[in-house]
Amino acid sequence: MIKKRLEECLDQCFSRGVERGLWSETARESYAVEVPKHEGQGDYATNMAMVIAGQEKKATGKKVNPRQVAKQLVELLADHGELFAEIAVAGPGFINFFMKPAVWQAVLPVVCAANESFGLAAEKNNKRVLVEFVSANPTGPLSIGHGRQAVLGDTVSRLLEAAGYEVEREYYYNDAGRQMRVLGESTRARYLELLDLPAEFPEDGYQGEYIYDIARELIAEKGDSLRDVVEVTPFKEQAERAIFKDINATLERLGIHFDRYYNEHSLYEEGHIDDVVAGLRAKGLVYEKDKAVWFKTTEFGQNQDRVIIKSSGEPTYRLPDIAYHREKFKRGYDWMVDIFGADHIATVPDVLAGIRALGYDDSRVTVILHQFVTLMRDGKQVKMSTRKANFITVDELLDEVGPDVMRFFFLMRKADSQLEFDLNLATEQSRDNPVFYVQYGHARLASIIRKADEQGLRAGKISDADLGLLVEPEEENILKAIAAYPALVQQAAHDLEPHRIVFYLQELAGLFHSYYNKHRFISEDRELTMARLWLGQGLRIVLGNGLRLLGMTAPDKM
RNA sequence: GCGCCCGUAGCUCAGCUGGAUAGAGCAACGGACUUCUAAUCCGUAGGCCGCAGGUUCGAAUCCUGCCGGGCGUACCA
Repeated sequence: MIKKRLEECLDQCFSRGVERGLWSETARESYAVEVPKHEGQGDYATNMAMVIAGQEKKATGKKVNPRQVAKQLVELLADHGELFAEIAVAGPGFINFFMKPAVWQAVLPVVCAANESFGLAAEKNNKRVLVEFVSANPTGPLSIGHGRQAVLGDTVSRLLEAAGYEVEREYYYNDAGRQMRVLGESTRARYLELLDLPAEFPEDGYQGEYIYDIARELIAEKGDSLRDVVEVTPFKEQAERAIFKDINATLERLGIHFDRYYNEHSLYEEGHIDDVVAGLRAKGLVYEKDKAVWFKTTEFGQNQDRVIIKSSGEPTYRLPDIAYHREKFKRGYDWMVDIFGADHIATVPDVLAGIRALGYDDSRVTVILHQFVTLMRDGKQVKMSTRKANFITVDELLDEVGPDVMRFFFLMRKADSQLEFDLNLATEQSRDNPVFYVQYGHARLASIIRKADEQGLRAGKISDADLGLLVEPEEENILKAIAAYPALVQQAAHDLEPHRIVFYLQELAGLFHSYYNKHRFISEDRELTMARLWLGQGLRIVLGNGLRLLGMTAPDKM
C-alpha cells in the first residue's frame, strides 16, 4: 500500500520532468520500484534514472549520466516531505528512499479496521474467471498427483477471489471412454468372483481393493441378479457412482467444492462435437487420410498434423477438449485457467490451436502445468501406478497428516517444480514441520491477546494508542511486512502463484517469533503495552488471513 | 530425434517484468526457558547459481550451444 503511493509520486515526477524537457515520454512504464536486498539501501529503490538515461542515449545518441538524472529526479520529488525521511542517490544511479517511521506505523489502523478483509481487493473487478482442475475420470480414488492439482486449483481460485474476480470452479470428466469400459469389466469380474462364479479379469483391469468394495455393494443391493448380464453398463454405472462419491468425500475433507461438474458426454448430445468438426472443415483445416480425420495443426506451428477422429469413428481426446473449451468461450468468461498435470502437455497446443482455428482468442486461456509429485518414504522414492493400485491415495495421506499439512506441503513449491513429498516429515508432525511454525505463530499471538484481555488491557481504540512508540527495528520490519501483504496477494493472484503466500507467511511468522523472544508485549509501560498489543493484533490478522487464503485453519491454541 | 519443465549451500527449495555484497528451512556445530505457549529464539559454518559463449552500464534471471534429470512426442486420456 505504501509502494503504490511511492509509485504514484514517481509517476508525477516523471511527467514533470517531461514537461520541463529533461527527458522524453518513452521511458515511462519500464522502470521498477523494488525493495532492496541490503540494508542501507533504503526501504525502496528505483532504477528510474538508469532507465531514463538508457532511453535518452538510444534516442539522441548522446551519453547521459544516470546519476545526473537521479539528482534531477530527487529535486522534483522534494515536496513529498510527509513520506520520506531521506532520499539518496547511490551506486550507478539508483535512488534509495528512506520512509518516515510514521508511514509504517500508519498501516496498523488500516489492518485492524479491515480485519478479515485486509488483503482482499477493495472492489470486485467485474471479471469472470473459470478455473478447471482435478478433472479426473472416475476410475479410482484420487492419487497424490490429483491432490496437488486439487489444492493448487482451489488455492488459485481463492487467490483470484481475493483479487476481486468472480470465480467458478469446474471439474471436467468423461464416463464414456475405454477406461470406463475397463472399469466396468473389472467390476464385473470381481462381482462374479465374489459370487464364486467363473470370471475373467481384464488384462489391463483396475486391480485396486476398492473394486471389491464396489462389487460387494452391488451384491448387497442386487444379489446375483446380474450374473448373466452381458452389458457392462450396470457395473460401470455402479462403479462410477461409488467412485465419484469417494472422490467428493476426499475433496470435501480438503474443503474443496466445485461449482459445476461438466460431463464430456453432453458435448456429444448437444452436437458440439460435430459442430466443431464442421467449423474446422469449413476453414479447410481438416482432411481425411487412412480413414481417419486429421486436424492441420501444422498450420499452427506444430511439426505434425493430429488425428481428431479415429478410423473407428471415435473421436480422440483432442476433439472433445477443443469443443469443451469452445463452450467455455461461449459462456463468456474473461479468463480461463486450466490446471493440468505435466503428462497432459501434449493436449495444450492442440486445444489452443483448435480454439484459434475457430476464431477465438486463445490468450484468454492460461494453462498451469504442474510437475509430478515424488513421494519419499525413509529417503527412498515410492513408485506408483494407478492401475496396479500400489499408490498412496489422497485419502490415506489425509488420515495421516490432515488437510492443513497437506495443503501447505502441496503449495510449498511452484507448479513448475517437481514436488518432493516427504512422508516421514509430513506424518511425524515434528517441530521441523513448517506448517506448525506458521500456525504456532498465530496461536501464540492469540494467546497473548487472551492474556491481555484477562488483565483488562486493550480497552481503548487504536486511535488512542501511541503507535509512534513502535520504533524498534524489529517492529519496523514487521510493519513493513504487514504493509506489503495486499500487494503480494494481488501479485500472486495475477501470476497464479500461491507458493508466494506460503513463503511470505513463513517469513512473517519468523519475524514475529524472533521479536517475541527479544521484546515483551505486556510490560509495566502501559502506553508501550497498548501500542504493542495493536501490533500483535495486526500480526495475528495478517497471519490468519494468509492461512485462510490458503484454505488452512488459523488456530487460537495449539 | 523433436517439444515442454527443471538444474542455485550436504538435502529440499525461494529469488517479483535483468539491478547494487545470491537467500530461507532442514541437517552439522555452539548457546538461551524464575519472563506473554521452547512446536520458539540467538550464533557459527556452508556457493565458479550445471558447463561454455553472447546481449549491456549490469545476468542466477534474456539469447545460442552442450551436459544431466523429469514429462510428453498415439487412430490412450
